[in-house]
Amino acid sequence: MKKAEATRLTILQKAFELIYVKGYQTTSIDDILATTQVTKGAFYYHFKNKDEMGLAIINEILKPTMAESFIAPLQNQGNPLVFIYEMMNHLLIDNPYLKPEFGCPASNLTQEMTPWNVDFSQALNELTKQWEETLIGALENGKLNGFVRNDVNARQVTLMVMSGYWGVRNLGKLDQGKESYVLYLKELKNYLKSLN
Amino acid sequence: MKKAEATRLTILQKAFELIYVKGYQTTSIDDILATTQVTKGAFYYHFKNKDEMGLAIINEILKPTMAESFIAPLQNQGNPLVFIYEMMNHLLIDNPYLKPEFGCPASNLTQEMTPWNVDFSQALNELTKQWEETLIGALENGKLNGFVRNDVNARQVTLMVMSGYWGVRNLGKLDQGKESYVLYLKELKNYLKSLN
DNA sequence: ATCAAAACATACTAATTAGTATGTTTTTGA
DNA sequence: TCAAAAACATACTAATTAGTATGTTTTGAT
Repeated sequence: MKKAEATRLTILQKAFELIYVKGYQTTSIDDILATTQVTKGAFYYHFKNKDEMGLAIINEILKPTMAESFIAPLQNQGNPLVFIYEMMNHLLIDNPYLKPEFGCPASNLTQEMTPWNVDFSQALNELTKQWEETLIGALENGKLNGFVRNDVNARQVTLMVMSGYWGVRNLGKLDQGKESYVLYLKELKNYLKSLN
Repeated sequence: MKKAEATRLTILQKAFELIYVKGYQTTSIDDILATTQVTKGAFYYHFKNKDEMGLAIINEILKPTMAESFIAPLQNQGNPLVFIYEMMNHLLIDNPYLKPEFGCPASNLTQEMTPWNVDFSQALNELTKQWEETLIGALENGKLNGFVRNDVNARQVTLMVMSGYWGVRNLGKLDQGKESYVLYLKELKNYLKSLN
């Protein structure tokens, strides 16, 4: 990789971590410069302004990461109800990068930036729609293969699952550890069981 | 009411609205002064600093409002599954003060202030615990009265319901209207039906 | 090797922010 | 009524912020 590209990527990655922990508005450019050891001149060479960097984070960091975590596990054949549960369990319990006290990066950004920042709103909307359609597809597939009852509304179930995830990620910020996650997952299992 | 008390209350109410719409950090004290027509001297006579005002908003505006919206409807006897659905329907569809594009005040504040602001975290935790315990109580009552299956775990269901609400309030910020709310409510009804 | 463009570095600016200092006016209790 | 306290008003400060102006250094193609 070219050196300049490496600089740009460092900025995106470190800024993403800072924003995940502190929030977008409260992460200053000086914060980012301090942790990356990049100078202001370099920063503004790579990005027109802070928002352009923020959008690059969504499109070049968040989107691929989510595609890997949320989309890939559902492309397999097999019982989508099982895959959905395992995906959630992995995200909430196993994933070492997502800490309960900091919530979910995409959910945090959505809460902070919508509806005022139109560009962020649109980018985040694409992100969630991508996840939504994948879940719906997996559930429809599950209906065809007999894993899911035929009267189940895939879009409704998807919204229930996604809402539950974002919600428990936010509720979980209030307690010390993963208690809320554990309780949520147990009930998610019951709910998913009721769909076949 | 004393004039001074009225000034204080005006600040709390208008600031609450501004914070709901714009967020806590991005609502400046000058914003609040401009919309309330209160001067800086008056503001700092009533509040030591911005955070003290924020905490007063939680304890004196949010808490009573939530007690009215979330707690009261569940104190009745009768089928808690029905009451929960109607509460959600009322909050998401009927309530004229809560706009999809601005989400849920308590959820927004939780996302923005935790874990860094300890005082806010604690106040918001009390708020949600209050709601949680009320929901659990209503469900346990429903079990005793035969409205809810006995093998249902009230705390788990409560977490599912609360997570779903906060989650869909955040997801809903991304679309124009209440489509997500409608879909969520339909599936919530199915889910609640599976509990009796 | 050279030179132009790319990449980076440093010092500055203008706006915004929470909070303070120091007043004046209004209310209240004896 | 009248003084003291409560309530409010205004001007200021110091820090932080995103962004700019103006450089120097590095890179890569010829």
